[in-house]
Amino acid sequence: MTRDAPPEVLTSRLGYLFKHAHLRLAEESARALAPHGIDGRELAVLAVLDAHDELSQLEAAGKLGIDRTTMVALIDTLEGKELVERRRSPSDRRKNIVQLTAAGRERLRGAELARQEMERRFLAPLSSTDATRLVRSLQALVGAPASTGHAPDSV
Amino acid sequence: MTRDAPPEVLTSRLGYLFKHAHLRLAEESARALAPHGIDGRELAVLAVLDAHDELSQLEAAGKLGIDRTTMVALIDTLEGKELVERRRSPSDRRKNIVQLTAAGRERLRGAELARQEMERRFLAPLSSTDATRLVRSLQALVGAPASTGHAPDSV
DNA sequence: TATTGTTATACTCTATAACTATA
DNA sequence: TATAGTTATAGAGTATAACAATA
Repeated sequence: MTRDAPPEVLTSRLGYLFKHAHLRLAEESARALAPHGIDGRELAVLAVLDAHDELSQLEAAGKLGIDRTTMVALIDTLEGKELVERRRSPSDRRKNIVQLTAAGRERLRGAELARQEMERRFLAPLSSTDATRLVRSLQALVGAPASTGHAPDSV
Repeated sequence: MTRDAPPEVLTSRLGYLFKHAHLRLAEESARALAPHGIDGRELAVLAVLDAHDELSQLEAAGKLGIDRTTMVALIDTLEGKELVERRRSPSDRRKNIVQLTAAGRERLRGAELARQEMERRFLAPLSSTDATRLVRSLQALVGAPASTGHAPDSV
């Protein structure tokens, strides 16, 4: 795909800017996480599982905003890498409680450092105050909970 | 897909923020453009064709950053709506020059107003200075040409 | 009867390869 | 031999439907 410099008629559009910011970050993210053997979505799953104990597949999917059918394949992959374990909930045997293994916690730690370093590099073209303002503005636009408060999890 | 409030471990991630900002904007964009009978990408094509005269399909695709095979279907759709016309270039009969019809120019005008109004509403949670800073920061991150200058088109 | 996990299927979007006509 | 347009095909990603086990 031969790509010109984008014309101003595109770079003034919010849709173009969000899409390409996301694309560029996805590239950097893939590069940064490749040595750790996971992708960005798998890292998000590990982070959510680490932050909340005793989550079932469905509860974790709810927090991540992904479908339960998608979650099955994701957990299959992570279990294959021995980063998470499924076990039946004793109180409700329909549920699979998903937990990090020791290796999963260690992998999470290393990959999180790589992600933070990648984001720092990605935002390097901005002053640190502009970078902070960007993140705050994005959080306001996607309706994220206020960063000073605690996340109002509904589980 | 049952969606919880996103946990803080996600809303602090740049990847999550870009993706969901894009998703939310895409929803609003679809809603705003539906009455005009085109989607956001079709609008972008019309805008590029309007801004540059005598573009071939491949040249337009280059400016939009999309594949020439994707461009074929896009132009098919727009031609079916009688918003653009293909005509053979006299100087190189391999090329299709794509041009807006009178109806295409009119549709573009109305849809552009709808898009601008939609973006204004989308950014309403931010102060106007924060909104301006957000756009400037995104342009800096995406490597857009400086907004004060002219677009360095390579065609 | 409803819910959780699972599998199979369909659908969208995009990328790749190959064909044609022109150069 | 290379390029522009086109078509067909294949792949990733996601959504939908249906099924088994459990509540």
